Parts: sequence; structure tokens; C-alpha cells
Amino acid sequence: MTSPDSASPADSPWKPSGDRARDRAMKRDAVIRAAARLFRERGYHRTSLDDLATALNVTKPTLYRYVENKEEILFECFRLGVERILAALHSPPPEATTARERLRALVVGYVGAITSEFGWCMVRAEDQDLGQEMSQAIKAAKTEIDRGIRRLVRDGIDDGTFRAHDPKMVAFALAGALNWITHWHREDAALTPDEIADRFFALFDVGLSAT
Amino acid sequence: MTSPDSASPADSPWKPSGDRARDRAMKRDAVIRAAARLFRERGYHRTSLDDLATALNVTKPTLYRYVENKEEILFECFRLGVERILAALHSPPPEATTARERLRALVVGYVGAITSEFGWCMVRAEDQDLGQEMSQAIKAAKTEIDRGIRRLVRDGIDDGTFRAHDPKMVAFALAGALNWITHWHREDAALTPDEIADRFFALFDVGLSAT
DNA sequence: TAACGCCTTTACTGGTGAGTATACTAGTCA
DNA sequence: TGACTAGTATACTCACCAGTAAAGGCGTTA
Repeated sequence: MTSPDSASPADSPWKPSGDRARDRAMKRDAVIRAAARLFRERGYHRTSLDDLATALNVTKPTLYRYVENKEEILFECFRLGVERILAALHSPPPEATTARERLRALVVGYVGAITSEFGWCMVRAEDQDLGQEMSQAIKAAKTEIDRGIRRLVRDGIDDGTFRAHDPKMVAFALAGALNWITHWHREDAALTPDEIADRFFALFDVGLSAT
Repeated sequence: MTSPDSASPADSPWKPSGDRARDRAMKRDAVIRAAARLFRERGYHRTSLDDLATALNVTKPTLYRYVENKEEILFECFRLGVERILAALHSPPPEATTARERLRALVVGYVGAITSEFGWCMVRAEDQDLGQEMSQAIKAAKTEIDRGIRRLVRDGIDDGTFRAHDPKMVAFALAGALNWITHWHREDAALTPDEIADRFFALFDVGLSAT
């Protein structure tokens, strides 16, 4: 069942013949990233920690030196992905001053995050798989993103760039369209993340524009 | 863990004090529907068949008289939901003649299906949880829906109603926006399915319209 | 009312997977 | 060279859960 080349061990700091002097942080990072790839391929519940350990050329107890438990792995995958979106939301490039330009920056960052190895975890991971504390942190982050998008839409309407729509519905539609990318995007696909972002923004742009 | 009132047993044909002369088909249907509700609340993997049986005031072996195994339940939930979408796609109301009107009919049917108890299963159920045959049936249905949407968009562009966009990207964006409804819609929510459909169609409509 | 068959239950099996106790090994510092 | 420590592996435990064997009611029909 565990095909040896899925989530290639090549990028693992444990690679047997490799340099041994490595840092804990790098190993922990490798654990998270490999897990993200496996979760995307097989789903969270269908990925055992033995699978993950095998993918890293290691055994299960080793994982526990870098990570508390399985939940924490999922949470970290989620967090790393969402951070990129929040960064795009809160730190747009300085030249993006209008609401329309900031929306464009958000779409680019969002698509980048969604098409990363963490995209699946962000979108498909279920709150119910996590303890209360982590689950609340996830909900908070999602709420923050939602409010950010609504505000962007409202700003665009206020400054006359966008047509008057219900910001809530627009935000839901935008988030849905963007999140859905995980379902059809594969890394070997025809379009790069930036190309996808371009086309999606073009689509939203004509849909929202007042002119 | 199993709160007694989740997926209320009230609608179960097994209700102890109820009328006993019931049909197998009704019981099977009750199994599927109760499962759909539990899957939506807790997720597929976190719902045990004991949970399901308890929700129906019954024990696990009883379920197996109406259903082959857990996978079949998930597949049926999926199938019942998707059938509504395919119906909306292939049998639009007779007065819907233009591409724009047929798209509207599709959105209404789609939102109806997504907000039903089967919405979660349609969108979130993972192919990997099902055997090869069922998994392929699901993929085929999803492909059929995708092609239907693309054709509708293409027709609208051809007859001059819609602006020229890449039908593939438009179809992905539409499906994403619609599927995402499962993530924010709750049955007690402020908007009825038809209201949601209205607003979403209005949104897509101005976005796509050529004028 | 007796016998048949459908439905349901009680009580199990077998497998899987998260998490751990404990022993081993290889670098590091005195 | 001889502890000491961090990292890894072997070999478990324990809980959960899909699926099943076998036996007990209960309605129906003759």
C-alpha cells in the first residue's frame, strides 16, 4: 500500500547516506512537510504515523521526539498554510494601495498558499479532528480571513471601484472558488499558481467592477 | 460522546412506540439519511456504525440487514445528493430555454442539493474512502457535472449573453463557490436555500454578462 | 395454536493504529 | 578512555471499530 516513492524520502534530513549534522528544527520541518503531502494524497485518517515514518526512512517513536502527537502535525500544516494567507491579507505590497489592488495581492497569496503542500490541510482538515484549543485557533484564523475579504470588498464598494453587492456573499463565493483549487490543482498541472491567480482575479475583477 | 439528541431518532421508523408495519425501503432510507446527518456533524471517520445505530435506536447488526457495509452508506449519500444536481442539469424547467436561464435553474438545483443533508457527503467525502468501483462512479458523476457547467458557459458565450472567459476556469470557480456553501450553511441559518441561490446567481450573472 | 421466517439482539473476532517502555548506539566532553 | 546525552529502534499496550456468529423474540399464515 505504501508505495516507496510517494512523498519521496529524498528530501529527508535522515537520508541514510547523508550528512548527519542537522538541526532539530529542520527535522521537525521535514516531518510536517512530509505529513502534509501524505495527508493530501491519502487523507488524514487514512495516513498512519507508521506510513509517515516510513516515508521519512525512520520509525514511529522517532516522530514523537519532534512532535507531540498526530493532531499537532495536522495543526501545524494548517497553521503554516494559513500564515501565508494572513500575510497576503495584512501585508500587501506597498504599491497595492487601492482596494482592487489589495484584492489582487490577496488572490495571488491565497492561490500560492492553496497550491502549496499545505493547501489540502487548510481546506479539508476538519475541526473535529483537533482538540478544543487548536480547533478554536483554526476557527479564529478562518474568521480573520473572512473578515479581511469582506472589508476589502466593502472598501472597493465605498471607493466606487466595485458594484454594490452583499460583501458577505461575495466573500463566501470568493473563498469557495479559491479553496476549491485544492480539488483540481496538481503540481504537475498545466497552470502555475501565478497563472491561476491571474485568471481568477480577472474573473472576479470583471464580476465586481462597477464600470 | 454520543449526545442523544444529535440526528434525532424521532424520524426513525424504529421508534419503539410507533407503527410497526413498515417497509424495508423506508428503513434503509432512514439509515442513509441519519448517516448523512452524522457524517456532516462528525465526519465520516469519526462516526462509528455504533453511533449510527444508537441514533436510530437500534444495534449495529441491524444496520447490516439494510446495507452492505459502511462504504455503501457513504456512496448512497453521495449518490442521492448528486442525482439532484444531475437532474437540475439535464432536465431544466421547460421555460428555461437560454443558456442564462438554464444556468439559473442549475444554480437553484445545485444549492438545493448542497444544502440538503447530503451536501456534506457530496463535497467532503473522499474517493479514497471508497472501493475502486464506487470511486470511479463518483469521479464519473463529478466529470459529468463539470462538463455540463462548461457547456452552459460556452453556450452563453456563443449566443452572446456571456462575456468571453475560459469556460474551464469559470466552471471551477462556480463549482467551488457553490460547493463551499456546505462549509457555512446551517439549516437554522438566516437564508433559505432559494435565497442563497438567488443571490449567488445574481453575483455570477453580473460577472458573466456581456453587457 | 403450531411452525415458519423475518428482524433484532447479545456477545464475540480480528485487525489496525496511536502512543509508550525500554534497550541500544553513536557522537561529545572530561 | 570512560561516562553522559541525544536520537533511534524493537517490541510492546490499549482502545476502538468494522464486521459476524448464533440465538432469541414476534408477527404471520395455515
